[in-house]
Amino acid sequence: MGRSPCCEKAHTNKGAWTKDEDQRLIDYIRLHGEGCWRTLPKAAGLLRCGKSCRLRWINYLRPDLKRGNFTQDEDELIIKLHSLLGNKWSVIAGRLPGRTDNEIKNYWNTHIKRKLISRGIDPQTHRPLNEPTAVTTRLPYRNPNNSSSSSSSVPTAELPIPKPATINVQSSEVDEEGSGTTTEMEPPLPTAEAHVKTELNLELSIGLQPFQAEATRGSPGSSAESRLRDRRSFGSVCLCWQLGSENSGGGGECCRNCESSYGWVFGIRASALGSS
DNA sequence: AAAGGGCTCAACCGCTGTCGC
DNA sequence: CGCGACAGCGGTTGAGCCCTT
Repeated sequence: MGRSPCCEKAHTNKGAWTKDEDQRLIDYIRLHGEGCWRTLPKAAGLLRCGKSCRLRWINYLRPDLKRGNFTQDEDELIIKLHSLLGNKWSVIAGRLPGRTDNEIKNYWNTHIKRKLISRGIDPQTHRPLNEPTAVTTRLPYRNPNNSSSSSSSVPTAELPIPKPATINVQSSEVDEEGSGTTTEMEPPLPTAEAHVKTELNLELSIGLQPFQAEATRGSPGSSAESRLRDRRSFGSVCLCWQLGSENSGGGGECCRNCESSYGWVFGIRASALGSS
């Protein structure tokens, strides 16, 4: 099953990288930039598969990597993000500058899992270990275009309703990355730099909703990176965050995805717990 | 000092989604 | 529309390090 190997295995090195290989890769990327990983090994004079080069660069050689021990803040942030996103290591890594998905994944498996278990928390569900297994419940579908949810013809998802996750975010500071073209779609997840100011009760309301699957496809000038961003934000799952105070009924705005009419998205509602 | 068991983390593997032809 | 190429993701593996006996 699966795809054929991405490169000629017989003529590629495997295992640990040598200093010489590292230097060749660094030199090449400094000169030509990232991308085109398939042809890179040959062009850089490396007997490695492109995937291996990409991984080595992303996880180890990139100049902006932080490395070193995780701080207590990073620990807590990873736990919170995992409770919201699950094993979406690349998304979690995107919120921790200088950390890679692989690093976070390893750290989760070796440290945080144990830490949570010692606290009596199930690392997968983020619920108390002695709590009975999650009950499967039908979630109501909230159609923004149709206030009568019961009359919706859209099927509801059968998903376990997670206990509302509590997350600390700084409401006044927005992630710099969110200022680009994806501002509207990127959920305002907390960053490592964000200071704790507001305790939010994230009420996850997950419902199947339509979305425009072809929204960004083939848009002129879309780079591979922007396509990836598009995929994350416009893809099969839309994390539509509605942040507001409990007093105001958490009445935020729906994102464009939730208002469009093809495909399915998930919406996440969040309300503040009366910050002071 | 040596053995061996546990732990860590870099690297690999299999798979998916998207794009271009 | 189908297919192959490609980038990227998450799960798994295993070499090497560390700690305990």
